[in-house]
Amino acid sequence: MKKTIFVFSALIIALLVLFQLSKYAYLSGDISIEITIAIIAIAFFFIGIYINQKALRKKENAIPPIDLEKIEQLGISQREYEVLIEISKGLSNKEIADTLFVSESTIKTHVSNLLVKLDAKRRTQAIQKAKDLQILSI
Amino acid sequence: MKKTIFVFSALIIALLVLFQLSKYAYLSGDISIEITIAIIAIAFFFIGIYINQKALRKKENAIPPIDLEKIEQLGISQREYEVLIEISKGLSNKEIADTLFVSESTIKTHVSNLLVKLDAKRRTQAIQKAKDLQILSI
DNA sequence: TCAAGGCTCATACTAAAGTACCAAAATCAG
DNA sequence: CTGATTTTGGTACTTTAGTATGAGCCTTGA
Repeated sequence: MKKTIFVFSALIIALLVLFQLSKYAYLSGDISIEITIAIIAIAFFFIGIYINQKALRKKENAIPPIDLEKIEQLGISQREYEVLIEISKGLSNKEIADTLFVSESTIKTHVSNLLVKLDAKRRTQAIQKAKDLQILSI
Repeated sequence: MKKTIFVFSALIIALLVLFQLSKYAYLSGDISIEITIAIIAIAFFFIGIYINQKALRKKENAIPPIDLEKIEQLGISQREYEVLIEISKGLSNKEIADTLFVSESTIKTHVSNLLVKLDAKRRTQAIQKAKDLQILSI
């Protein structure tokens, strides 16, 4: 919101400056009014593009909105979520156990709980559901 | 490319129209030059935003570029690719067999071949690799 | 302090997944 | 037509995955 105010202030100032410049240029007879107007038009055309570009860039950066609330709603714990991430990377239970420094039994327990909470029959289905629920970055 | 030419033609015409209008308005003394310039500036500001908006909309629509060439390069056959898609949906071999109307043995063969071609040890890893290779819509 | 939930681990199974090898149709390009 | 793939399917095994159950340890809120 602050930036919006700033941008509009800058625009107004630019406009005022242009007024003075154009008036001076026109009155002094250096350039014709057509050229003055053309320059202003082109300038503001590109200013519009620039502003829009910046605004859209923010939206694009907001691509991965992981739904933390949904994770809570499903009752998925911190550790279970870590396991879920490793599953989505394509790791086996043994490999996950090694990366998280626990036994394979532990991972099996977590996976089993995850499948119940995500209402999935297999880990592949869990991946799909998790992505649909936006608790995994696509 | 055609649209680009059209858009620029329209812009030039708009500019010319504005010239005449502004000249007339100014010379007839109806409105001051400041207001004329301000209107032009604002108009072109929004034109810039509009043009940019349209250009970016096209890019966004180009999100899912499945790399058909890569599928060929990897030697993945039509049927194998169908199986890959079903795998990514989270289906079991038996379920895939049912949806494709073949036996589970056939699916196992396809999966085994896929794992070799995708250089994966598990189906979950195959999903990941396939998405990285852009042969599956994220 | 005490119950509750989360994390850990184990055992014992059952069920899928995956490998290896083989082989018969079907399809397709030369 | 013929050789090369592709698709299909089977058998026999090994390896992961997943379930069920029980239990000890830790942290935390009431």
